[in-house]
Amino acid sequence: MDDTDGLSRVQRRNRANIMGAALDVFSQHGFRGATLDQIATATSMSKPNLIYYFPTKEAIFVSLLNRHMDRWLAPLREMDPDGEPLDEILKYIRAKVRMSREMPRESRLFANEIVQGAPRMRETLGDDLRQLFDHSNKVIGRWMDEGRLARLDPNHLIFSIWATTQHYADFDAQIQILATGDSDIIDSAEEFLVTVYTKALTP
Amino acid sequence: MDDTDGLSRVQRRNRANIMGAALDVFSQHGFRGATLDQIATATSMSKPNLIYYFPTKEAIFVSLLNRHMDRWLAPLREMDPDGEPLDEILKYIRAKVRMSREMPRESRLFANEIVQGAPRMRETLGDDLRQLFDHSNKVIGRWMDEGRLARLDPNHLIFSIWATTQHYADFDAQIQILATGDSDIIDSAEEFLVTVYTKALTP
DNA sequence: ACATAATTTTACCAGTTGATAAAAAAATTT
DNA sequence: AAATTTTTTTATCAACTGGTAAAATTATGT
Repeated sequence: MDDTDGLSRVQRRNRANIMGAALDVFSQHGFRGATLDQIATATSMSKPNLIYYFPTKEAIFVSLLNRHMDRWLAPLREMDPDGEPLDEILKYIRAKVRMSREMPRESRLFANEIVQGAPRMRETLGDDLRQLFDHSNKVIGRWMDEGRLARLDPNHLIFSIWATTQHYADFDAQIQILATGDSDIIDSAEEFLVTVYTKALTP
Repeated sequence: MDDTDGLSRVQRRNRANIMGAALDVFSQHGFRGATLDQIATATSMSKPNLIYYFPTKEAIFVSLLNRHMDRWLAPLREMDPDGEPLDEILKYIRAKVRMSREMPRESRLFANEIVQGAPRMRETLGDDLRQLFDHSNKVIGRWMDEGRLARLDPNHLIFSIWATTQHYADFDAQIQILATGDSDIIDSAEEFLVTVYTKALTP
């Protein structure tokens, strides 16, 4: 063994390999639709070898969900209560839009799970996310109370930001069919959303 | 036999029964995650009896998708090029928000399919939806050209409306965990979205 | 070099799943 | 009511799937 987790270098490389392939497979087919055989093929490993590194198929899936939850929450965590309100929110929106470009598979993995009722991440949602959501709500509410942002329901504001930004990753199949002309859809989306939310939030 | 489709009354009742149960099952588990046994149990029918009314599991699923596509498109079809632009768009938004309340299972069925790359409805999307989308884009673009709406990218405007309205059905599991206080989340969502889009679109 | 531990492969299994065949039962027609 | 058609059930299957057992292989420490 070698360091931090009590995992050797090989172990960490193999686990990372598996999670990389599993991200591909799970994000494309969902938990039930994905098979260990697909992940095994994608990793050039045998199926039992997968199970040597993760106890079950579900363990791989949950590992991915948990890892993504941290990254997913990061931009909201970085929202500064002492910053300029509109800037902070626009910064958050830009970060989320870029997440759709840079980690679309993770976004779809997450979307797959939530659409089906989040049966494998109820706890995680209830804990980490819930807390940060409540806190962010209060920060935004305060900004509105101070007259530094137009008054809107902070809950729905956050929901709408999630919806509009993740849409470009989660519903990519639809967008690819419809918005054939746009060369960089994510860039124009960012511009669009910044404009809309600036108008909506300027007091 | 009895009428229009060359299907007897019993046939239509049974097919409707199956599709009702299948909507429940497919919207909850996705295509791959759903089983014929679940649908059979839900309909109090035997599995082979299902296959007597639909040739395959996929045929049931595709039937549901196609049926929903019509209902899904209806509100956009009703947008009147000769109406008052902002009213027409707000009317559309209200209709879509209500679809999230009134047919959340259909919305999730659809979401499940698109998130996984829409493998079973590429054609439908490319045909019906594409055409209506292009048309609506032009209508909205014209309104903006005439100075009756603020200038925004019509593509992204439509995407954002889809995203924000369907979010309440598709990500309901998340919303239920987070927005525990709100007694009628759909009502307040409608109010929020009308406010935001009014600000964004008023010239 | 040898012993030990870690990793990988091969062979396999039990449960599930979509679908079929054929017979039984119900409904409809004549 | 007999004949025919439609509907439903029973029995069954082959393919797939997540997971296990145990042997074979490779790496590591001494």
